Amino acid sequence: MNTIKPALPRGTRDFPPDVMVKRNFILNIIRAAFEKYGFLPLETPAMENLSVLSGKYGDEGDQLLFKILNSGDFMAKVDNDEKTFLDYGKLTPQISEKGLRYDLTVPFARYVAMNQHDIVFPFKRYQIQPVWRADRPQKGRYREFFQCDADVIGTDSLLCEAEIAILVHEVFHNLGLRDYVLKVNNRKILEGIAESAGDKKRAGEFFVLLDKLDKIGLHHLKELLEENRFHRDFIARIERIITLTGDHQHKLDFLERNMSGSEMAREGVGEIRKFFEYLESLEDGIKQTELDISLARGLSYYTGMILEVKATGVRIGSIGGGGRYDNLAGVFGLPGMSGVGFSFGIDRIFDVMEELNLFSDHNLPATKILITNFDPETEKYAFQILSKLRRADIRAELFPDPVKIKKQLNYANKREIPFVLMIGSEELKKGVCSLKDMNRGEQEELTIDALIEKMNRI
RNA sequence: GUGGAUGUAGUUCAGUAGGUUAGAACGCCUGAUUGUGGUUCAGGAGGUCGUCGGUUCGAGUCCGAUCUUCCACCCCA
Repeated sequence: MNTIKPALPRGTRDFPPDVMVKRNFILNIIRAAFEKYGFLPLETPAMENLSVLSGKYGDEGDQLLFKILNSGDFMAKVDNDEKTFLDYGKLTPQISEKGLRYDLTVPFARYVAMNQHDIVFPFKRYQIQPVWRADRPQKGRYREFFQCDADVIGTDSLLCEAEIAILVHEVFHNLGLRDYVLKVNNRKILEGIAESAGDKKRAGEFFVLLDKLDKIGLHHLKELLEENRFHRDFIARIERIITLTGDHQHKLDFLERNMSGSEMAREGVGEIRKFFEYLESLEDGIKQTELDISLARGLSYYTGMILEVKATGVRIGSIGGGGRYDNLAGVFGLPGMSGVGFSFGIDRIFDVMEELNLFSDHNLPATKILITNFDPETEKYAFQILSKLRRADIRAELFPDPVKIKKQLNYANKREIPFVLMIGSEELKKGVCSLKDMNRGEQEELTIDALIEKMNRI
């Protein structure tokens, strides 16, 4: 038989024990925060019908969907004509009807639409599951990664946005990750700007370009806008707005004075005002939260407030983001259901924390005591002691094979097990056990009860 | 999807202008120590040089394709 070279599909990873300990640390903090804020757990299948996924993420998104080949004789029903075989677009729907989920929000919308009569609204759910994108991997960019989503659907109250902002701060505080900024903006302002410039239809295109400001700088952004045939007046207007400095009050005042012509923009300004009012009503509420009028976010379904967390001082994309979408479940036959949500990117949070060395003391779950295995005669006695230790809630294990003691002690060393219990024929005869302290190198003879008492004391 | 870089023992890396049996460190295994580890000493195992093909008397080294990882673009968590 040929051996197969073990390998992973591109962009996917194993998570070894030491990594899992750290990932679980992050996950537990996020999950605890979600539950504290009243979100309920939900899971959906890894795969969805392509009809659910397609067309929700733009043309780019459709390309990045992993499609699942129909099972069985997938060629049986394919049109028997050459055009079908040569055209990817024609062939694909005939051989694939399912795909791996691309995010958690669309499956959530599907779930809400399907179960609308049983759900109590407003519905707050959290969901922590992997998603898949057929992207080209880089650092901080994987083809399989986890999203940790929390969404509220069935209310348009800005309290939800404010709560999300507070939740975000709580999570990063608990993680010990301080170098970040929560940027917020409102799509209505951006649309108002586009509208007032007479380019309302091109708003989406404008968002995508504007989102690059961070990366390419103002100068290149202006060039790009020009190349894309946006009016010179429009560009000048944009420049004035996105180069505004000062706090959110200052920026909002400016917008209000200059955007009064646009009902849309005024609404957006009002929403941001209210959002900040909520935060300001709390002590320390607006720390690390800033209004960034150039924040656009790519996803096409956002309609109101948008939020994004950027790690500062580490070269990596955003580590979380979200926003309000007015009509997400509409395509599934449930119109007028407004929702707002946020997603933590745990894989990137992990990378950032690793890079900033914030995982100093996260040890593997440690066994406290290892019982050596001398020979088949003492094995049963050892097995009974093992059971007693565990009944006393002491983390213990018995070495499964009667190999050399040197080897067993070595195992304890490598696993960083602090105590080893020697149980050989002498101990068996006396009905005791010898406890070795691996750090001090000392050894003492104890009764089982004395051992349990000692272990519980340590 | 487009362009660029990369790939040698388990790991990190050497490998000189194509030229015998591809090296080091760490790790691993065995022994010194047949019921006592972490140190030390002695010995040992482990490589189809990412994969496939080509040039050559001869390829780890040159060429092509392909895959992985990384970087830029696109997009995004």
